[in-house]
Amino acid sequence: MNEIQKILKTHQLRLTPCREQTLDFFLQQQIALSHADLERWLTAFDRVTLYRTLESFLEKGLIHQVPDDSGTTKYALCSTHCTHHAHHDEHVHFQCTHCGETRCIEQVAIPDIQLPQGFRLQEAKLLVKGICNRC
Amino acid sequence: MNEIQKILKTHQLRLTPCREQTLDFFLQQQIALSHADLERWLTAFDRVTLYRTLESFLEKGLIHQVPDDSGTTKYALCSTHCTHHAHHDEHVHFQCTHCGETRCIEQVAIPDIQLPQGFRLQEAKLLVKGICNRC
DNA sequence: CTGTGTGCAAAGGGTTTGCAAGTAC
DNA sequence: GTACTTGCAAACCCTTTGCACACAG
Repeated sequence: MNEIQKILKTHQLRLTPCREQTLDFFLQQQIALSHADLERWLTAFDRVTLYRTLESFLEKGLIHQVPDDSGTTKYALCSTHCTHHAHHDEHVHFQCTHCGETRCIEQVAIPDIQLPQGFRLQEAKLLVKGICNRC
Repeated sequence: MNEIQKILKTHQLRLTPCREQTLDFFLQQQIALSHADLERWLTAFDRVTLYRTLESFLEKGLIHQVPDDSGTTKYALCSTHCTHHAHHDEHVHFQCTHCGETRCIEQVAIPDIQLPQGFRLQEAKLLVKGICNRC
């Protein structure tokens, strides 16, 4: 059983060609991907199957949604030890205005936020736009 | 010329019933609104006209897009002195997980973010989810 | 064998576009 | 009068759903 298959198994996902290739693609790219991105590269599979693959990955805590104001939803791999019940994606997401790529910056945590009286914080998502280190 | 008409004029927008009522609605609500929200309340106007009204408001710096992971885009009034060229929406957006409303919290600025070497920050958007002061 | 995943077709939303008629200035 | 705005219809996405067949465990 290879690395990819191990990851799927760890997340209680059955091994299918679509899932293996999708996960492989995420591992190779290391950037946030939309359904359209997958569709462009994994042409062997049906559009609908890719939607359902993303859905099952999301549900099992393999990927998380990435904020992005392009309109379409993007997804990125969770750090190694995320599960459905304990997500740890409290990091910055950086969207390059030049190349358009969005990636997680795990090293940078979201700073503490002091909300006004009466507000209770549950979750914070931070999207930073700018020029990435490759552009 | 009333207050609403003055604001439209300031932003170089022609005075039309649709624009006046849309702006009025934003002023009354003081929360982020989606196209669907407008459509529900401003029934006198065509769906398409409302899209174009939002588009022109956005272009002229009267409203800004609000991050929101509900899928549909929401908009909120800019602070008084925003223009197309100088946007000042570097504040927190708070989405209540109970009532579902999203509002700008102008008092809370986005904290400084230290990005890794090679990244240049242009803009940051912060979405905070939790329970608002009314729920 | 059983439950899950897949492909296809179709339906369902939200958003955009083209064009003719109407309106602001 | 001229340029912009509106309404209507249709097109165009993206996403979800239903169902029969195929496959993983």
